[in-house]
Amino acid sequence: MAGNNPEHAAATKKTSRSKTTGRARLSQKAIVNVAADLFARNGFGATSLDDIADQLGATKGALYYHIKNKEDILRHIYLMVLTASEEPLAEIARSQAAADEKLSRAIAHHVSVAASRSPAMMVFYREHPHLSGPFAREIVERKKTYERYFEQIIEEGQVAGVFSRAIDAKIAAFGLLGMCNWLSQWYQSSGPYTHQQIAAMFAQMVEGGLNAPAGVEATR
Amino acid sequence: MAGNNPEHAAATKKTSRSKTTGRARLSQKAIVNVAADLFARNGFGATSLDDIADQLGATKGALYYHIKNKEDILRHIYLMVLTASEEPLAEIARSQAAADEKLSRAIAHHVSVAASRSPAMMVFYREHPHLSGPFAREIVERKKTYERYFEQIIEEGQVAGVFSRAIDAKIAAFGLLGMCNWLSQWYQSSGPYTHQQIAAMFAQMVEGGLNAPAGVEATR
DNA sequence: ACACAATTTGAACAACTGGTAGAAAGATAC
DNA sequence: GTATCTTTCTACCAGTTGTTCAAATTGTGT
Repeated sequence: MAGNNPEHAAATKKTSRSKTTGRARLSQKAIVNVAADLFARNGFGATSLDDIADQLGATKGALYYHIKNKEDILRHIYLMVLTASEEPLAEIARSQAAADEKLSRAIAHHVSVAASRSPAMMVFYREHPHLSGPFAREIVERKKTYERYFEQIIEEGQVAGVFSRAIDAKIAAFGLLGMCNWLSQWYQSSGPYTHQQIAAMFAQMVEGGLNAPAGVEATR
Repeated sequence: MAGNNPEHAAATKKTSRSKTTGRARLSQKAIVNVAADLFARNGFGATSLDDIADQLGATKGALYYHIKNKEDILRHIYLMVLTASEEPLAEIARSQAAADEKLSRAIAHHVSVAASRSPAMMVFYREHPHLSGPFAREIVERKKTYERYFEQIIEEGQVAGVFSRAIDAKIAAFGLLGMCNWLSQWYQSSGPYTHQQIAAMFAQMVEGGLNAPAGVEATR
């Protein structure tokens, strides 16, 4: 950022190197984790390599021994999210459980990833325009595949008569995914509910709905 | 961005001024709209004033006749979203309808804003770290107030016995809002459903749930 | 002690950033 | 045509950006 603006405060920058002692202990993983945090907080474009290096108590130049360039860091964040997400969901989809059971498990899985990898998740759904080349296309494809699993589980339930046909499966899947992905905007592990509890509520909400069971009246 | 990177392509920059003829016809509104688009696509930090000016077929200097500075543009985007959102929702909450009816209407309203102001909406939920000073705090407060309306409608329904008490109202509200806000990530007005239809599906999904009505079996 | 590889530094770089000043152009009314 | 006001352009500033690289430092095995 720049110029001679007196009230710059804005994006929490310039926190002065906080790592306490001596030399930095750099590693690709450490860089990617710190970067995910900063990218989530300030955005990819507004985060400089100096910011990342500072946060690690190192210098900009040192980063280049571990990573190819800035975009390379982003790529690693995307891979991190995908490797944590893909296989478990594929296995749930492959399993023999009933559709509603599958959906509950898929929600629990997705919520758990969103909760535990919250900054990386935020970056994942935000910064794809900063990926280029074939990798960008690959990510789009894998994301679509991932989302299609949810759609398929719902369709499966509709065919089996477990789920109503009144709602388009694709729209339902997008709605559900939005519900879960939004977690990274507000979830804090210090909050009143664990991510398992939240997942259970989401599942109940999407499957059973908010409406009170028929025939039951208010108690006052 | 910078250096001497041969494969820069990334974030769709450098589109060379596209506006065809003669002088630009600038206005605050035009600037804000174009900026919302670019901020949504590439992020606030990665969008330069030159980018905005180019897209308008004007030069950076001209922008400063209409706006105070870059952050000022962001502020206008936030105000745009809030003025379109707040009052209609407040009126729905104030109305005498039953809670489930209120909720449906609130969803329809929110979805409609998310669909029609999609880029601004994306910016709204993404770039708050780039707001500074008292305005930043004001926005946080107004956003919270807005979200609390949803929570209150759900609580109201729980008290009236229309909604089940099994799900925490705050979690339900966050889930619902995530569902709607996520629209800006995938909705295209050219798609198979209007935003009204999507809102109706979302309402049915959240209130009635996906589960098929009891006693009804699959038709095959 | 020595050699050799793995890391980190710190400076240099060219391009780009947000922001400013003043000249120039366009429009409008007389 | 002149005078006035609005709008846009050009040129520039000082600071920041991502990236490279030779030199210095550290770590490890012998």
